[in-house]
Amino acid sequence: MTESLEPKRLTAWRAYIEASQRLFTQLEDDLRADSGLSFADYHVLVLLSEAPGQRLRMGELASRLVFSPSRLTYQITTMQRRGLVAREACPEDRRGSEAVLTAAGLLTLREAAPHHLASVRTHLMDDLDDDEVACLTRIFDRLGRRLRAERDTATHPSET
Amino acid sequence: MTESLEPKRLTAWRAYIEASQRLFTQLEDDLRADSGLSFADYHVLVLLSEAPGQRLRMGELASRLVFSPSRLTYQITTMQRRGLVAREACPEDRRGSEAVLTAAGLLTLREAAPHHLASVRTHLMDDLDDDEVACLTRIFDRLGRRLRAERDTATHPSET
DNA sequence: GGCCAGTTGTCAAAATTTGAACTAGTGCTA
DNA sequence: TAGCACTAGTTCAAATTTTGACAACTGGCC
Repeated sequence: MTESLEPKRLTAWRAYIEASQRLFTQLEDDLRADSGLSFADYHVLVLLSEAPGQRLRMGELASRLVFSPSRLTYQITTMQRRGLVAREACPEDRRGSEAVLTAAGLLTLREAAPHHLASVRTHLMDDLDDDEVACLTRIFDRLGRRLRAERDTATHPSET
Repeated sequence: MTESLEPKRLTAWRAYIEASQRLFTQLEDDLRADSGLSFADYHVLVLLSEAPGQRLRMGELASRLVFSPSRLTYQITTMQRRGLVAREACPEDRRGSEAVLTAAGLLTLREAAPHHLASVRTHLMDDLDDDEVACLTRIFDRLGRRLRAERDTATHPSET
């Protein structure tokens, strides 16, 4: 089963995927337990809190989260029901709508973040030395950039 | 929102989580497209193919996949429906059952693996130099080991 | 030899995700 | 400025996935 990936890289791949999967489940469990938020909920709150006017177009959110349109609609609807975000009509384009962070949403994020980040520390970061942190950043920053680019050209196949 | 994670580590964390999430979606899409398998399907096939007798107890599979028991039951049921695995009663413990890899399952894995590994190469590995591969292995091997241990002590809190 | 605490796995119900319409709006072309 | 092709986002029903209560069984312990 090693036909096309040399052994060292296969080992790296397996270690990475297994540990990541464990890490993500662990972090999501922690997040759920002490804030009642899913990973997606949390991510939406972070994106909105950092956006100008604490609001984002649906499409923008969908592409950042890599969610299908209807999945995003559902996601925002549930968050709206819980009072974390509100929907507002978009002024410039009347087809569109925006998700806006509510005061309650911001508060929820402020309460959740320290726990969540502590969880990231204890499960991952505290165990890494500075070189490893640098290496992690280098690898995944580059990877993220490339994957974003690939996805964009897949959507707009022509812009060469 | 940076209270408890120093900036460099926060950056590393964000790069890692975003890129990983994109990578996993991308790989899963590829896998689905050319083999009709989900990540979980593939992982089950790999685990079974490497197990003695190409069979594993449900509980063992569940803990390796970090799946809840009922989630695993569902997973195996769908794979059984597609003929990839079979269920057999466990001889030693009549509560238990085992998942066994079928010939069709093995064949499916043999066909899927090269494509999947190629996908891992193009989306991730080809872009890493040897140092980065080594670093990835070191970080995630250690992390995986630790998370496995944590989970075990969480289940058996007493073995000190 | 019968009881009990702890496991193992299943099943029905709830939550989530998908995908194909559909509504509404935009902005180009003629 | 009417027509038309395209885009934004939602809706709804069906398919998939996950959860949580439950029934079957084990292995000690009286």
